[in-house]
Amino acid sequence: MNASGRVTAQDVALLAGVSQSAVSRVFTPGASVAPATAAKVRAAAKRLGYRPNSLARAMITGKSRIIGLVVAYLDNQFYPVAVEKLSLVLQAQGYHVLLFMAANTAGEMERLMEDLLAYQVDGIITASVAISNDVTRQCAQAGIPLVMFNRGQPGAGLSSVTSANALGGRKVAQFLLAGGHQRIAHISGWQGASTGKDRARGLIEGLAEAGCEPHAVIDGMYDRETAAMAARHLMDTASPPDAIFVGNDHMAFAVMDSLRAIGVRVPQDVSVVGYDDVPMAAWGAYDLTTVRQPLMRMVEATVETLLAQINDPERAAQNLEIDAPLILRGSARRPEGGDDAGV
Amino acid sequence: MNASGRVTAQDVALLAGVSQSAVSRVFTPGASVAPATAAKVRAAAKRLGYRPNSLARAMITGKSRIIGLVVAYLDNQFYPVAVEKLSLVLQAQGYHVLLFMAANTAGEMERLMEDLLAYQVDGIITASVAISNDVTRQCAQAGIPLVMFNRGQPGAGLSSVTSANALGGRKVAQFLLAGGHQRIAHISGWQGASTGKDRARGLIEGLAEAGCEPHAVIDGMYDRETAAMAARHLMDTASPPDAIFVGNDHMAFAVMDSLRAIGVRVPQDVSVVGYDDVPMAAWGAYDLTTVRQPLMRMVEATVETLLAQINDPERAAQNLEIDAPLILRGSARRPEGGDDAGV
DNA sequence: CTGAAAGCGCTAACAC
DNA sequence: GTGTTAGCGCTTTCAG
Repeated sequence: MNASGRVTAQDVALLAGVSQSAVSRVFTPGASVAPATAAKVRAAAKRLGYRPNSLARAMITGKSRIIGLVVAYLDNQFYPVAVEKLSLVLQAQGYHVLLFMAANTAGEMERLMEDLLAYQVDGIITASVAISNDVTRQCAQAGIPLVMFNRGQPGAGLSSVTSANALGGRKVAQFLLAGGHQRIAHISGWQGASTGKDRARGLIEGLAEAGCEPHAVIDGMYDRETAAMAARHLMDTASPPDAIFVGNDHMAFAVMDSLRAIGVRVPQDVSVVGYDDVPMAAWGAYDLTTVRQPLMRMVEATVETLLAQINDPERAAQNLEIDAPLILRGSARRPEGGDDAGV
Repeated sequence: MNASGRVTAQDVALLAGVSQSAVSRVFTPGASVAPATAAKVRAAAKRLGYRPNSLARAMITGKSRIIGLVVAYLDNQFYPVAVEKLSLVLQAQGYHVLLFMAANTAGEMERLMEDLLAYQVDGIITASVAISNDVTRQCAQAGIPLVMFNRGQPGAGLSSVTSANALGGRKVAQFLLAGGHQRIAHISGWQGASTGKDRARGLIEGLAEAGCEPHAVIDGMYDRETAAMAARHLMDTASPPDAIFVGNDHMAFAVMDSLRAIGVRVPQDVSVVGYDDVPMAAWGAYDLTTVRQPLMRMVEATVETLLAQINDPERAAQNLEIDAPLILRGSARRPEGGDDAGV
């Protein structure tokens, strides 16, 4: 045992009466050791409380088994749950998660890349974070695979996993139209993000197919306060909307709160539809009709894509879109005689 | 540059025409280098895109600057926000967070300790996780400081940071009594956790001081469904409570949902008080009167305690309790003519 | 102030 | 199978 109280393979080797490499082999999955040797070593290791030093191993192998997970904000419930699932799936695969909280700006991301690279992460997952071209270049140069979760970046040459956002928006359009809504407004997700843009585009295209146009489109910036203000603003006109599609659940809750605060009934006066289907959407207070992002499938696809790229650096980037069903609840009037199940 | 495309200090040294140790010194905060040398080295480093390898540095120094953060579940909003703040504060101090999601069981924690130790973390923060004696022994043996966030463990000899839970419960008792409530029930936090026990004890003691007893106490297990069932159960008797103190906000939301679902009005028929003051408590749909855990102060205290222990291994464990004010909102009837502000 | 040399704890050839 | 040997990329004495 060295000065710091840490037990080394050497200590175990001494006690077990074998070489230090023998000890290493016992703790290296695919190595060949005589059962008897392994037993001796394990016994000695147990007695000493030995544990291989992952950092030392990482230096040699060039694989740290650490994944950098970069997240912007955790107040939208979708992300904590995503972080939880991503961690769990990664842990199950023997990886570990180095967590980075980032402001959603290119400069901040830049700064984080320094640390990410310094810790020799095997791969990076970004959740709802903007990636500058500089960053992608740095990653490519360092040969570190990166997958964007819930954010696309057309033309960046980076892998991404999202739900089928445009299609989701289209489903909402069709559903609201079928429900007899005439004035469908959209408080959109941030138009600087692919998710916000795609959902808005889907809605608009869906309406257009029926010869309609959105009653109004306001950028809610994925921010509660902005969305609430937008809702008040929409209702404060001569012809208020009879339905509002909100760019994500997080904002939809704020919209419902602010509608109720001014005496507007949901869904009798205005139907509200969200996007994400976070757990809270099912709670009694909101009972929100929303487009479900299939979290586990997205998480699994993200991890799969990342690990595939780690194991085969030549692998091309891929952009996956996962189908997102509409979940019918009580916040939006449904088509008469319509199906009760999700679309 | 070695085969893997990684740039080493050696490469920089060559290009700068200095020794490798000179390069090291340039990137080691407290080392003495001639300005001219430093300039040459930095230029070369920049040109090559060099970044010191934290893992190699960690091996030498015995300090990884990694903190293991162990969290149980992220569905109670209190924890994601805590994780966010903890990460931010730790990042600001030059530390990095290795995130572990754990089932809240001793066995699981055991398994995680393996990984924690293997990665040579400098310290550990657990958020609402039960720690077995085995684990504390392992930590002590490995000399790794550990601070429990939002969980106490009397007699474990471990540091912890919590809010003043018992006092919080007492405040609720006094507030509800002052509001004229006669039958005060408690759907408690999990009685296997210090937080749940202390808040319940505080309430009961607070009532006792006024010569009262709780109308009923049911363990809500920090679980939405359990809490909702408890609420329905409480109301389904000849003399239902006129106030319910719920062990945390997460359960309180479920309680309010289930009360409303059976036509019970909050606060006209029953007052509801929570604990935590998660962001959602302020949202219109719940407008929950609750005891605020001062998150930032708890986070800062946690990080401070941990870093103090890292820097001075001899330092004794400390158990901090941070005062938690009662925040008055609309879910509970207030004392007549009472103060509008928090207590 | 700077370079040479000795490792941190481990894995990966390489002989035996 | 197993021990020996050579490093992974870096920090840190130790001379100069």
